Amino acid sequence: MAMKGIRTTRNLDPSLRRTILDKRLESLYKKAKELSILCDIQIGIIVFGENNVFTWPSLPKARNIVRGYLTYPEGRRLKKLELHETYLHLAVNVREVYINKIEKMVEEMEMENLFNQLIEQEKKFDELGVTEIKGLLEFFAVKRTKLAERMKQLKKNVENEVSSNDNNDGQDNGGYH
Amino acid sequence: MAMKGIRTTRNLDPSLRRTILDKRLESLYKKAKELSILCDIQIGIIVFGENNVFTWPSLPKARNIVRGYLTYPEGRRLKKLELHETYLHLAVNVREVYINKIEKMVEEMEMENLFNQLIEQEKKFDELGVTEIKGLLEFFAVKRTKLAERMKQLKKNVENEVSSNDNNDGQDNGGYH
DNA sequence: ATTACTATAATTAGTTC
DNA sequence: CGAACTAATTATAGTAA
Repeated sequence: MAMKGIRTTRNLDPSLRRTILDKRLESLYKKAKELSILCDIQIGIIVFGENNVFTWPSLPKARNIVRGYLTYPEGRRLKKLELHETYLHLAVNVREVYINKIEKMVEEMEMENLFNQLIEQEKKFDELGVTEIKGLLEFFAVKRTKLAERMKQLKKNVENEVSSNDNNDGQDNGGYH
Repeated sequence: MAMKGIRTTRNLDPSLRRTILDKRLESLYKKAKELSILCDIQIGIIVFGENNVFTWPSLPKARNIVRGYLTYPEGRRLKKLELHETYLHLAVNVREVYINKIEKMVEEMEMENLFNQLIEQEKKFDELGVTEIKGLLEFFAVKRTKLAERMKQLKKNVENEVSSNDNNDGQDNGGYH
């Protein structure tokens, strides 16, 4: 294809750039919607721009998409036992940071509520303000670093649980659904 | 506007539908890429179709997008104290579901690792298989229901912490950064 | 700043090879 | 199958109101 007719960034003043962006974005949404109807698929488009645009035209259908995928439980037990053992063998004292964790948890809860609104109540992304968008992005990004702390937290509790029932290793229970 | 020339689902056999989808999707990606260069923005496109396509052409730049937003720490403390108090006043016994929580946590950890790869190592979404895509979608969706449980979990620990220092309510410490 | 128009350019469904 | 072609449709930058 080789992008023959692409008009790269020229002498675009912000006003003209904004005009072009609006017109082309409208066309892009139109094409996406058209294609989603024609081929019976779901298409979402996200735009991060100078004005913090964040658009997902087909979001109202996102709930159904996600829930549809949730009906397929396959392929989620790859490294379960391995990680399980790693978890149980950790021995790090994290008691002194409980309060700090709660502070962060509460922050996260705000974004969780927002995400919940988006999924459950079909709130439009277009209705979100810049602050909410930033928070939501962080909500997703911060997941990368939070789980390790939480596993340390849970680990200590499990060790207590195990020590009070030390004839039970607590690993091969059938409680997994 | 009114979608004048839209070609809605006609007598499309799956083969033709697939052909049309490929051609149009290629055009859609091309337009999105062109526009992202022209207007200096980031555009992501997600397609959920019969073959579980999941494409985000501009993902390699997603890392920079997310991190850029993370430099703006404003507007994340809206309901903090309110939720904090709610948290501290919960009194639910969740000791008996620790092991079950760990099972779920480990599952989540797999998706966390995958998400980590995507963000940190710029793994292409195009390289993901269907199983990984499903898992990743669940990873996002499942956040809606997991935090409540975790807060109960943490709450109990905090209560222990507070009861050992009952002249300190543990709420207005300055440990928040 | 938006709207309408338009000449030019790009997309695309159908078709052929 | 896929790849090249093409007539008809659609997108779009510029322009003007």
